[in-house]
Amino acid sequence: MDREPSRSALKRERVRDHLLELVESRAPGDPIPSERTLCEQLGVSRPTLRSAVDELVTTGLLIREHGRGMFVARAKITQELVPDASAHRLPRASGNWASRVLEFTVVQAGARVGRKLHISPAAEITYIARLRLVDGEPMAIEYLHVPAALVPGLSPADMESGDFYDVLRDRHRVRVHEAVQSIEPTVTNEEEARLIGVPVLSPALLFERLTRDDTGRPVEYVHSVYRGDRYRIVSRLSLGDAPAPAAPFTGARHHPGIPPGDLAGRGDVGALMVGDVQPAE
Amino acid sequence: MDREPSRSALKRERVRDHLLELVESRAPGDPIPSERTLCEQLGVSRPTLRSAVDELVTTGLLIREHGRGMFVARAKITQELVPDASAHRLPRASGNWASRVLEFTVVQAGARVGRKLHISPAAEITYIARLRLVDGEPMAIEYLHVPAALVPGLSPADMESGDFYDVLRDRHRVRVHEAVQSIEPTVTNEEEARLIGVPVLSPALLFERLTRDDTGRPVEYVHSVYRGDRYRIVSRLSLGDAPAPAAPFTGARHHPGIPPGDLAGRGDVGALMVGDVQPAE
DNA sequence: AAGTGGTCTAGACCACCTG
DNA sequence: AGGTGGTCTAGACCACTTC
Repeated sequence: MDREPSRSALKRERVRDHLLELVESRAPGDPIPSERTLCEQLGVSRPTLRSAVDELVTTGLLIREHGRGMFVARAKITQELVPDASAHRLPRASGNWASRVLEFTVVQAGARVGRKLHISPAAEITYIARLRLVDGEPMAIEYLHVPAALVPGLSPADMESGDFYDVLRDRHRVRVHEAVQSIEPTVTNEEEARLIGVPVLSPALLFERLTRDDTGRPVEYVHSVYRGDRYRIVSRLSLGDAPAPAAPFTGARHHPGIPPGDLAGRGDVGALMVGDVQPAE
Repeated sequence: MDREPSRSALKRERVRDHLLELVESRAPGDPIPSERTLCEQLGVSRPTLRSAVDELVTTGLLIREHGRGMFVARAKITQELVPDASAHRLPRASGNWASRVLEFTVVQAGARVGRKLHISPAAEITYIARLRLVDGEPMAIEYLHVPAALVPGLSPADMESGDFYDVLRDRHRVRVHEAVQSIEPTVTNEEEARLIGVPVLSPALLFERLTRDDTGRPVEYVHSVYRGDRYRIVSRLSLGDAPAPAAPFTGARHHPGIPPGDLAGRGDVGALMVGDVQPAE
């Protein structure tokens, strides 16, 4: 892969390559030498060594534990990919989900959210921040914005048990109908990292979703951050040469922005599924 | 959002917040003071300041230009999200795609790829690395692995023009039928950053795809990295209360790992579309 | 107490860009 | 030439963990 092997003038790269060898020669969970030991062995200062370690921690290959040491990470994410995600195993169970409400307030929508929800910036919305947990472990943070007029009497407890859309339908006579959702890669900031328990600047998925009811009225604007080391999206695409007849957004099928040979946007999507990443061991 | 305002004992956080104010009080493209100036103003050392700047650069809010200075980035990605991705504008054009082949060799499959493609690790595969460009600008790197026996006479030129699946069908009588694709967040490593022209450790999307022909035989294993500052996935979900009848993977509809209230995996996907991110200006 | 990672400093040298 | 970002050093102090 590498060209110009002599290009590694940067000490940081040299140190990183040495660390990679250390990681590969050890089993997951094994400790590696301490920072100061490695500094001496490699003849670099501690900040330089730490900078190289930072990269491997962000990539998910190394784990730091304060006062204990550094260890080879259990799950390799970007490096080896997740093994054996064969089709028949896709719809697998993956733990029990729960929610913990972090914030629950009624505030003015403001410019950005007002525009999203097609309401006045001065209109009141119910703002809810909640932590999503799987088997007690934080998986994501979700920030919901719902026009307050739609959900009178909504309580934090409503957001911790059961399905929010069921609450909308049964208690508030709002029937969700469709949603447009975007997904982008991002990295965690300090707050997100603290809440979902990963290092700062870890890879994560940023979801943004606008949900409408059966009259086309926006009822929910959600913005959520999912940790990247435990979460991924799996989709199955049908590629028959005879194109399936029109479905919503079939225009995407010949989307000019879709590169030839790349399935994204080319085939019809049978299902979009989001689930746990099985550990790589 | 922040609790415990006095918790900011870390100089890095204080500096970052100051930088955020600088960014917000300026227009995209505007310069901000130099590193040394900011050090003096804030009373911190340069490594400390640079560490804070690193975070905003990775987040996509600041841009560094060697020898020139630091500037407010044009597109805010994770911070403000992308405005106005309203439904009717989704299937929009987004430039002309092209490919540049970086590597084209026949090698042994090896353990991992052999397992993916269900062939012997000693079997030969055609390995192709290519850069995908939009309007001449690098957008992604794609690593393809195809059993060499399937594509005799395939040339690099075949991979730079037209649709690979068309080549497979017309020249090699291989008809792709379905694919399973996974998407994960990641960050760029040195090589990826250099090739697609973004800083190291920038957010990116990692695609992995296994494509099968109409006999169920694996014909293509692809692993690609898309830059996160120009690429995102948009999907439209139908949420009718009367569930649509069985589609492939409808099992995902009641996937136990899907959090209540979260659309991911709950609704049926009308289309999965991947396209350019429109600039945020 | 001793070792670990977490943070920060003051200063140095280099490469790049603009006058 | 002078300013900019890019890299690196040697050392310090703190917080945490283990013995």
